[in-house]
Amino acid sequence: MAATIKDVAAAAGVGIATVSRVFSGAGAVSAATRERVLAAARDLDYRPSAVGRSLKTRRTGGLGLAVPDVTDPFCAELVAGVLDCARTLGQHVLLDATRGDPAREAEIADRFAEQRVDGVIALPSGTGDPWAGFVRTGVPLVYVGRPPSARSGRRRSGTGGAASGALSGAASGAASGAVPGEVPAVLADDAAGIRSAAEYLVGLGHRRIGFLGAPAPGAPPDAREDAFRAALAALGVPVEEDLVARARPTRDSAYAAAAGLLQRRSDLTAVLASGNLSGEAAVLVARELDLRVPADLSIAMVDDVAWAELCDPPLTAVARPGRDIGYRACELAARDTGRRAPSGPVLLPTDLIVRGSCAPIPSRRERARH
Amino acid sequence: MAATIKDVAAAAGVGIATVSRVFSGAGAVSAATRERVLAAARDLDYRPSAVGRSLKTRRTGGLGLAVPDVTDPFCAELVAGVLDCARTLGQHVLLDATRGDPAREAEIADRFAEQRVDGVIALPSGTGDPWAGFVRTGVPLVYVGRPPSARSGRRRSGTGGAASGALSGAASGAASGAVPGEVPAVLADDAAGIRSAAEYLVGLGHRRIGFLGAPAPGAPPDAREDAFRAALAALGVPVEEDLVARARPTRDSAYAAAAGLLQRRSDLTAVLASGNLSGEAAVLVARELDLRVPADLSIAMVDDVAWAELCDPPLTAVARPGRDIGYRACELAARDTGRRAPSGPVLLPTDLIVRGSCAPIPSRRERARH
DNA sequence: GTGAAAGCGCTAACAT
DNA sequence: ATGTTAGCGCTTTCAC
Repeated sequence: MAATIKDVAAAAGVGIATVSRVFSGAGAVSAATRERVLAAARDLDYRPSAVGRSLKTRRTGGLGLAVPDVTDPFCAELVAGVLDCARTLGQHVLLDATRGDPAREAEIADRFAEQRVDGVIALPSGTGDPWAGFVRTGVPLVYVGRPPSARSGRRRSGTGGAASGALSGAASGAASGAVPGEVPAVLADDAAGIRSAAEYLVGLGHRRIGFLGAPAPGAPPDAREDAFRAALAALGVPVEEDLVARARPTRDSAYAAAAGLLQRRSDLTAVLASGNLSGEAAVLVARELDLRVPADLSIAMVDDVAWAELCDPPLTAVARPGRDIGYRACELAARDTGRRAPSGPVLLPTDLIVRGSCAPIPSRRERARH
Repeated sequence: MAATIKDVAAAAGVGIATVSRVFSGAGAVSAATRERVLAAARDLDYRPSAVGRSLKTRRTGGLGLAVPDVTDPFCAELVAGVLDCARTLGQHVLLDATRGDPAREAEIADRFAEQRVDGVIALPSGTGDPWAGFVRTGVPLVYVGRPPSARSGRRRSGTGGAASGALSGAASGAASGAVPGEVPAVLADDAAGIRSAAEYLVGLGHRRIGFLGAPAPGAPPDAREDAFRAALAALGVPVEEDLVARARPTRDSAYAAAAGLLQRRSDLTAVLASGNLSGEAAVLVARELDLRVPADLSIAMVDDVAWAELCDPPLTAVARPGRDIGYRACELAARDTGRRAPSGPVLLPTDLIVRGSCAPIPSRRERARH
């Protein structure tokens, strides 16, 4: 259907090599011939086929990008950042959503591998590491958003599986798990972000501060939770165990966790939500419980999403530079295969945006609950 | 670097065709050989190259998706829908952001064409139509989110341009602009959505209702604005010209438009925002102007984003099924090249979500403005 | 400056 | 059931 280089060559009365030269810019072509080729191409509506070229050059010009959920504001910003950068680099991007599901993550990784993307950017779900395979292949891999989980589950998925997908996790026997340290990562400095929020809250006089976390219940406490405990400890504020609530990354789960926390600890004077879903939940639950913000309860959250400012009162939030993270990660993922990546993870600063949702420790008068 | 089909064939002591059969599922292979092949493949960490296969089969398994801004909640939902569907279809998706810029749109279309995507889904910016080229090529094209603009700008971009990009808009001379009607589209029934909101507002007694539109100032009124006028007219409510404000799709522009409208028409009792950016602006400006919602001003908006519920009061909104739109569009874009698409655009229903931001027409007592 | 030819990794006849 | 062969559209020596 579509015209090929041969058609153009024939139409222009030249060899295919000449047509190639005209379009790839390489080599020298006389102005006259170039014009004839261009004209012929125009007539035929010719566009060089990337797949033909890729086969020869071994570069597809594509970058693989996998995030848990494109609908999440942080992820969306990140994607936008990658897109921005990719554009300047002349790369395109294959996007997919992992939903935080390791199985899906593995499928996506496989797909990216098959498609021979030039680089991969992944926001890993934290269980196992379907992405590590790329470092063996020499495909630049960059983690974003969160550090590659230190304690990777190292599950071998169905060694005796069916024909399709039989290769997932293949060859992971001997040369398995690449040293985590050698995979570059671009992250927000979450610990610092959490710390700034904690310090702010403690500075307002709060002592009983709840934490709404994101990882699956039962999972090892994630980095944010650790950071929260560390920050409070450093400030001399004891962290009681039931002050932290964990939820899966869904609205329902976040709501349940928030409701649970706020009800079992009615003495809380503040909560720190570790993500926008938790933040939403906190606001909603507080409203449901007739807690006035910030008079009865101060709320701060990680992720400065658009609605933070629209809330009443506007929500104090820790802004993570999602766009920058995506942009920087893309630069690394698109780097020449030879070049070495930065040794440690790139930590981008967060920013505490103080709005109206936190107040000095409240008088404990009437806290109507239910 | 990566193992090829030949390596595997050699390692397994079989012909390359056999390896191909094992991996493509086609043809019959004895269990014994299959195992040997699989084992060899595993050892070599072999993954069939999509680029080799695509060259032969003339299908890349990729779909092109272009939206103005992945960061916009509606677009994000749409993207998520496409991703969902593509996954079930075994396709991957190339995503890019147009920013509503026709030039960028054209570049993206070119890229998709070069990459030989199997189908294209585009949320067109409305000026010109860089996408029409695909119908000539026989690549399934589907518009989403808004109807392809009837009055296409038909600009020919730099006919005598440099070598690179010289073919943008090429061959558009004779067989140009495909009949718009033959390009399938999946859209929200915006007109009905606007109408439902307008009827709701009028039903509450409102007569002076402002409209916050999205298209560039000076551009022909877009479908939503038309729908707004039509809806009010049908209800016997006159639409004064300066009741509608137009803005570019940016926060600043939306804010300026909202501020302008609310200030010049302090007699407004309600506003209908045509998108989430306008809605944000309306809320912010109302707050700035010390207008109580809904006592002094009722607000309704198109797009039921997450924050609508978090607002105080929660915002009444017209929900558009972004996810479904994406899903349906993907089905159409991935259809076999032969099959005919639906004749008319697919119109998906909207849903008026009544919350607390609209009230019966207010007493006109004290409306403190600046 | 330009053309001929070899091959990139794969699939699909066609043989066997 | 399996191997051989001919391309798919392109880039790239290597001649001329």
